[in-house]
Amino acid sequence: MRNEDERMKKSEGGLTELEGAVLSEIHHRGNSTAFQVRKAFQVSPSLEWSGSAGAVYPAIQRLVAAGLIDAETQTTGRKTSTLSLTSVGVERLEDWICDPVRAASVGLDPFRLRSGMWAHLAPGRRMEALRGLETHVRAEIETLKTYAATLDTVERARIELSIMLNETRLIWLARALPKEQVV
Amino acid sequence: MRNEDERMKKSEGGLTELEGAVLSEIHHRGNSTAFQVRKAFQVSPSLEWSGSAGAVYPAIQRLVAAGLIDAETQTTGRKTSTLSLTSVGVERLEDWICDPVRAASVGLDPFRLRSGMWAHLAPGRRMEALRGLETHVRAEIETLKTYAATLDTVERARIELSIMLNETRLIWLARALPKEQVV
DNA sequence: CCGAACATGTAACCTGTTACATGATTAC
DNA sequence: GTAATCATGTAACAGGTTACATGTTCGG
Repeated sequence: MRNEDERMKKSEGGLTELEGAVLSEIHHRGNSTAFQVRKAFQVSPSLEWSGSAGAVYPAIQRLVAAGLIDAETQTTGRKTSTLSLTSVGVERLEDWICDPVRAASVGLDPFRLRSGMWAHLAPGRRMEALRGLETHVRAEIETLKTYAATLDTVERARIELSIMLNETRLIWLARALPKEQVV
Repeated sequence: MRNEDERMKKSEGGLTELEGAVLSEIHHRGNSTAFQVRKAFQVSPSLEWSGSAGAVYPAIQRLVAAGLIDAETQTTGRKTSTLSLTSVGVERLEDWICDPVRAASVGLDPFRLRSGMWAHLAPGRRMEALRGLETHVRAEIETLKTYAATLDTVERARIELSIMLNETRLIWLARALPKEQVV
């Protein structure tokens, strides 16, 4: 019974977050080479991966080996492979996208992790920290807004949610800051 | 020059998110043994780590070796070490807490990552997915609210922000769902 | 021709997860 | 006495980061 469960899990071949993101970059955003996928990760302020070669290339190799990506090696010009999803790849991507348990989980948020700790700082340092945060969060929102201007829908949705997250943080900070602070 | 930078970075000894969380569990939440710290991670719905032994014990060993944690081995009864932060440990923890760049970064959010992808699904599946998400997010909010009742301030702040995050998600979902959906 | 950007990949390292191993204590 | 919980730890594995290695193409 237990073995069966584990085999199920294995054969299910659950995609990692990075693998799902890679498939989406190829399928939804028209990044048809490994290099382009990598650049997309490096450029995006809302994706959390650095787009390291040591992560992206092996991930694509895994997905090709699993039959989710079709790599057509270019014979003319630069040595590149044009990537596209196989039908199985599209299925797996959609399953990954639609998994509500994964999608609705809270994720990893450095702000949230620290949120309860600021109260334990000495008043002076706490003020300093919260003010610095407010500045940073506001700056982040501005950066995201200017960046959002010329984007496709996939990345725009992410930026939009990043902005909303930061606005939520501002609301929380406004509550955390005592009245004197609000000049 | 380059070497100097790297030495600086090394000697600075930047804490990982897990290490910072471990220090906080000991210093702010009174978890004085490795086992208690581990349990705290396992129980919390807002901390993203599983509290695996293979992560927590080595992390504590590293922090002891770095002189940030003082481990006093119990001689009577069970073989446990009572953990506490050294003065250096407190300093490092506070530096980690107050780093605005780290604290204000967006983090890793499975919902945000997928947000732009749902629009690429066939209408039927999209509806299904968004409705499923709404259900899951609402359920998550309820779970968090009941959990929040009897907690110390550190964990309560995190739960509060988790709830706010999920409410933001609901607002985003309401926008994404077409009118017909809103019965 | 030379530097920047294109393009791919590997090796060493770090850290988290899973699964296992070990043993003490407590409640029934 | 035996099952559950307390309590600590390690080994194998997986996946991401950094740094390095290699070669191409294009603009000035």
